[in-house]
Amino acid sequence: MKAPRPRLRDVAQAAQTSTKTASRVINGDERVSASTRARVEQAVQDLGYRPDPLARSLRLGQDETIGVVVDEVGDPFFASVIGEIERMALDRGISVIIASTRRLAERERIVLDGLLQRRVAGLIIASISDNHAYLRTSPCPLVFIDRAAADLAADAVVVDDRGGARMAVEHLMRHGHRRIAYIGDRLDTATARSRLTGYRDALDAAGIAPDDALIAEVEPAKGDAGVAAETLLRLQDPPTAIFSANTRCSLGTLPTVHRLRRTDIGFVSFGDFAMADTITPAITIVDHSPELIGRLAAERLFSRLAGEEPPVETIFAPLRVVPRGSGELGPL
Amino acid sequence: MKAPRPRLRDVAQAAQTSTKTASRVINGDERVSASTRARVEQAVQDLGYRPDPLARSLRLGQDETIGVVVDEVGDPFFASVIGEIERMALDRGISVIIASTRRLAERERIVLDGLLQRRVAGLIIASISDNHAYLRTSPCPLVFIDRAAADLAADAVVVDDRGGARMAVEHLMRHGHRRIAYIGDRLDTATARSRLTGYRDALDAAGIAPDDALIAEVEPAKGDAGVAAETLLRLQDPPTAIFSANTRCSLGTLPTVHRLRRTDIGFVSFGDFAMADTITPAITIVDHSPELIGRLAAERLFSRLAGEEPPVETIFAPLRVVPRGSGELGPL
DNA sequence: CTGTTAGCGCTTTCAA
DNA sequence: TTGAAAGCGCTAACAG
Repeated sequence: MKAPRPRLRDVAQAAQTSTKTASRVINGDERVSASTRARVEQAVQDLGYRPDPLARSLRLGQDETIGVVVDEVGDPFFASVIGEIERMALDRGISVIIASTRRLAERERIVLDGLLQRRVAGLIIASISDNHAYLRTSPCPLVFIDRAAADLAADAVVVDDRGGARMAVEHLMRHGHRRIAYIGDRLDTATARSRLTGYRDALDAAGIAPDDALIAEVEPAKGDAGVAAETLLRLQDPPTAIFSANTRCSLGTLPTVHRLRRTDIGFVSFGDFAMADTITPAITIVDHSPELIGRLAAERLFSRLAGEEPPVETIFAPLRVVPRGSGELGPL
Repeated sequence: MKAPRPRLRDVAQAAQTSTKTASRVINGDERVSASTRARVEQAVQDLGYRPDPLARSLRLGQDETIGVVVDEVGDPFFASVIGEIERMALDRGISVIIASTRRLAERERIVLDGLLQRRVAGLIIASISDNHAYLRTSPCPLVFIDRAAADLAADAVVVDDRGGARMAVEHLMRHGHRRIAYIGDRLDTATARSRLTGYRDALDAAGIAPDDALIAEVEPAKGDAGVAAETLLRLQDPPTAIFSANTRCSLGTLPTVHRLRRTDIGFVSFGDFAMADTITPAITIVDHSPELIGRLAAERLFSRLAGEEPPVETIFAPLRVVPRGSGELGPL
């Protein structure tokens, strides 16, 4: 009793025309007479015809799907980025396949390979790897986010990591801090390296000698950030302020800061997070706007998918310090 | 100069056999002679052949992809659920397409339709709609999460919303509260209704007459929760405690509670969130474990995809109160 | 403006 | 055990 889904052929038959003409109508080809068009449209209605995206993709050699590859879907920053991309994609009837690298270059490779194999129409990538040779001949447009690809001429939407970190640290210095700790990711990404460089820039400019004891490179996924914070705060000559180079580090560090009742310390986070404005003191951040990054990346990708060919570009999303309290505390 | 990707035919040719035999080898069919198999495998190696998933799906009438439909990807609860599902899927070489309903039944319909059209192998759905008639003849297995489908015999992974809400409110009562406010979603989902019912259950059992002035049904996406909290706290006869029926409501309510300096109030949140343990007082929650829900849902779906046919079941993920401070404050 | 034919890359009869 | 041919549903050529 169950009717099989109608095929284009059925529509054509019902409309007394050929499949190709029916196809034309469905794809909005102008060169069809009004009457034929009407008949086909009627048939589509009557039969409840819906084109099969799989067949279409196979024929076209390309899927109406984009891939988004990030560190981890559960990461609040990437969750927001993805949310925005998905929102924009859905409005265009494009599906989004997501995949996480878990910050493993090897896994990134596998995931991208699979996506390419599927012939996704485009890819938005927060790459953890520094070797993109296999993407050089990518059959689809690529937009990198958060981290530009150093070895590939591809669009990217990033922030000025170095400048932002410097802003953060200078903000703390402006409030009297001179002994400022750095907690950030291991230096296996350019992003992490740039932020550390920005930190050093700020110290340099102020004529402060950097102290390696104040620099913690951690694996935030493992909860190392909290441990690092405790170590820092228990130093003989502890910092009066902490600059946390990303959201995950902030999320790891703050529970420790609070547990040790050291909320008197200066604190600036590169990247916002839920409740940052509600905890006491509220956390001063360098605003990162994941939604904006998602939107810029998606716009760029869609414009390429639409056939536009703007020059390859690295777009810098704006960055600003949002003072909320923790960054304005003076030393002692 | 660019070599087109090798097709099955090329492999067959190189192995001096037919496409069908090559196909058999690739799909692990036993009925191939060892020597032929070896030749084919060699050819696959040499050519770097990778089967085209699109063509495969078209032929098989099914895609090695599952769809996950949630309210909003950026919602921390769903972000974690998705993260876990994606993790499990990737281990099996299955892709995950995600889509948000933004809590719009109409949009849910469109999104599911698109996914079905794509012939996804299975679907995990946090449904906002209460009409699933069009899914009754779904060609693929369905697992509902967070909210079971009342009008459909399908697997579901949920929590005991009613019991959990009751637990939360009773926890507050155990600490002396009798005037307890409820802030939750509009009652357009069974989940919201059950949680409100659980709230009423607890009051009933304690012989407390419910006061409608203490019940706020809000649209958390719109920031209504904060407004509702302010209204509640400014009542003539204000509540001494608030039960927030979900994470989004908590995230909306707490900034207001803090802004009004009413952190003396009792507070329990249905659902955990970042920093809940760090703000002062730390927030007592009913733990919800999104990862577990994601895992259970994915396991169930994959077992059906593997051809197992366990009886349709609604699985209840465990729930427990995690006391952290805010729920243990007494009145006044 | 329209239709026929071929074929995307794969798997599946069914016969050898 | 193997292979030829058909076809999943669609669209691009190209002729009419």
